[in-house]
Amino acid sequence: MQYWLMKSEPDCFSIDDLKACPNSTDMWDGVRNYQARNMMRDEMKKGDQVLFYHSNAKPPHIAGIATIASKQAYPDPTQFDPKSQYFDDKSTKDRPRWFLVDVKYKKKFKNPIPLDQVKANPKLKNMKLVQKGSRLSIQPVTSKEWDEVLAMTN
DNA sequence: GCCAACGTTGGC
DNA sequence: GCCAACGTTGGC
Repeated sequence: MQYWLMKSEPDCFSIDDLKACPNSTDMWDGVRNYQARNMMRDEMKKGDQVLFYHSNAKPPHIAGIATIASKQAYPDPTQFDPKSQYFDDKSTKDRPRWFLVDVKYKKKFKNPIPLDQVKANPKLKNMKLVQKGSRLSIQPVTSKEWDEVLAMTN
């Protein structure tokens, strides 16, 4: 099993929004970055654990935990929808360009971890999240980093 | 709202 | 294949 961090702007889609979805599960649509796509398509497995990160929040923070709920990645339907902001006219159903996974709510931290605290923790200095210029919306997390993050919620 | 850091596009 | 121009992310 692997660990991940996935970013979302809470004004757009928060961990509470995920919880409120049917079966607390939703498609992680709208990813339009190849590195992030590749991780979803090639590496994510059902049951993988996810840190749900709220970007563009005040302050930005790790909000809770979700899990990967689809067996594997599948084509993101929004790329075929001309009305969607995520529409991609270069993508075809035969050769879809963008993939997504289903994500299921697991828990919301009683004490969310602000980005400042992640930065201040020397054990987390190698996390992609705190590295300069790291904008990827999906990032791998090591098991040590995972354990350390969870320890900070106590 | 600013802007640094990246990613993507497209002319050549 | 280079790279300038442009677009996006996301903290501050």
